[in-house]
Amino acid sequence: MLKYQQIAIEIEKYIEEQELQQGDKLPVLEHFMAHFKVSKSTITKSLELLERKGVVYQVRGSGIFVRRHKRKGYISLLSNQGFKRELEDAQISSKPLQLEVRKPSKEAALNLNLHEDEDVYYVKRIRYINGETLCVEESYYNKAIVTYLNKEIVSESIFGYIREGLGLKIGFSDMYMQMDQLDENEAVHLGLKKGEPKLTVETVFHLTNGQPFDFSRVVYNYKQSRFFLQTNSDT
Amino acid sequence: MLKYQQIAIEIEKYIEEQELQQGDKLPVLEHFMAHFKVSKSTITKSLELLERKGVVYQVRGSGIFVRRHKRKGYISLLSNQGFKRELEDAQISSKPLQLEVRKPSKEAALNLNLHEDEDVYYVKRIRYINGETLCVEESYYNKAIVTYLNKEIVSESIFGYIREGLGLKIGFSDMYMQMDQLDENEAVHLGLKKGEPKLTVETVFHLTNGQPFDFSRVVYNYKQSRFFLQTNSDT
DNA sequence: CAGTGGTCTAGACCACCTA
DNA sequence: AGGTGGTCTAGACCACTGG
Repeated sequence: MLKYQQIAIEIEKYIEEQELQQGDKLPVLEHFMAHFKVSKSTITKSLELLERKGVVYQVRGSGIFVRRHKRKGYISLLSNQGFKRELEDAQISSKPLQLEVRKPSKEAALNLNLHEDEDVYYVKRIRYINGETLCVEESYYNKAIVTYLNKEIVSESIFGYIREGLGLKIGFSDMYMQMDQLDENEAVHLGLKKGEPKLTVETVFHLTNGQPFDFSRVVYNYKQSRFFLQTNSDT
Repeated sequence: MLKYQQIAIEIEKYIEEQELQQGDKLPVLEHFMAHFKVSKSTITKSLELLERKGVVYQVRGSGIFVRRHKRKGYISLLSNQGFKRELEDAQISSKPLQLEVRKPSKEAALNLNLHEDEDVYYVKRIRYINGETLCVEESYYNKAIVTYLNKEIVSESIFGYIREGLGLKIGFSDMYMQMDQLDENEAVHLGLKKGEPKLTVETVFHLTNGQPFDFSRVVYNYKQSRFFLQTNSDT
C-alpha cells in the first residue's frame, strides 16, 4: 500500500469517525505533514485523491473542508468496479439467465476490438436490489482475457473474480446512456409493463493496459434507478 | 496560465492535429521534459490532468497512450460548467419561460443552505439542441451570490455570465438522477406525450469556496438524451 | 500581513512491462 | 536488462483568503 493511499484512507476514516459534516474544517497541511511524518507533496496527493472522490474540497488561503452529499440510496455512477463496492447498505444479488461461450455480435466485436471469429463469454442476468428487480444485464467478455467463468461466479461478483481470481487490473471505462421505452421481453424480466421507461447503459471496460475486456448493456428498472455523480471543476 | 495546464493543452492539441487514435503511443516523459523544459513532476501533473479528462492513459513500464471514445453526439455528464463548452458541433439555444425574484421552496432552501425568507432568482426555460427540445430547466440561484440576472443573460449562457460577468469561480457539484413518466405539463413543454419516459436531473452547484449558489431540476426529452461518461480506476 | 493551499524543481529510488 | 512511468523528499516561491 502506497503512503498517499494509506493516508487518504486514514483521513477519510477520521472524517467518518468524527462524524464531520459538510463544511467542517480539517487540520491544516502542516499538521498532517507532522502527524504522518511525510513531505508536503505526499499529503497533497492524498488530499487530491479525496477531493476527486468527493470527500473533501480545498480552498486556497482558507483550508480543507469536508464534502458530503445529502441523499442516501443513490447508486454512484463513478466506480467502474461493479456495484458491490458502492452499496454497503443495499442487498445486491444476481440471477443468471444465460452463460455460454459464443462468437461476438458485430457490435460486441467492435467494442472489444475483436474479430468476429474470436470467442467471448456471453452472460445474461437479472440483478436485484433489496429484493426488487434492478436491471437486466447482458455482457460480452473477451475469452482471451477472461479465460473462465461459471455459474457460481456469475451469481456473485464477476468483477470481484476478475480482480482477485484472475489477478487482472481494471483500468478505465466508457459509458453511454440513453432512454427509451421497454419492449415486451424486457418488461417481463423487470416485472414492468411494455412502454414504460427504461434507461440503457452500455459500457466498455478496459484493463489498466488499455485492453477492452468487457462490453455490457444494462437496462435499468426506472423505479429503482437513482444515480448520483459528484464532479469537480478540475482546473 | 499555469505551466502544467498550458502543457496539457498543447499535448491535447498535438493529439488532435496529428489525428492520433485510441492506443497510439505518445512520446516518453523524458521527451516532454526536454521539449517543454520543465521538471518531471510538472509533466506528470499535465498528464494526470489529461488522464482524468479521458484523453490519455498511462501504463507503467510501457508508455503513454491516446484514449478516444468512439461515439459522437453524446452529452458529457462531467463538466459542471453548462453545456456550451461541451457541444461545439451542436446548436444549443434557450427560450426563457419565467424569470423572477422570489422566496425559495423548502427544497431549494435546503439545497442552497438558505432560510426561506432569503431571495433567490427563479428561472424556468426550455433548451433546444439542433432545433429539437432537449429539456425543461428550473433553477434557483442564491441572490446574495448571483446578484443580477435578466432576460438576455437567461437566453444565452447563465454559467458563462456567472464566470465572466460576475467573476465567480465554479467549483464542484452534486448531481442526482432518476427516471419517471412525463406529466401533462412537462409533456407539453417537450412536445411529447404524457406517460412517456423522462429523466430528471437535480444538481447543486457550488463555488470553489464550497458555497452552493444554484439548485436546478432538469427534465430531459428522452429522444434527444444521450449521455456519456468516462471513468478511471483512480488508484 | 499572517496563514494556508498550490506550483515547481532536482534528484533518488521503486514497480512494472517488454523482450 | 533496459526502458518507462510512479512515488516521495526537501525546499523555494507563488496566490489566494480573511481578519
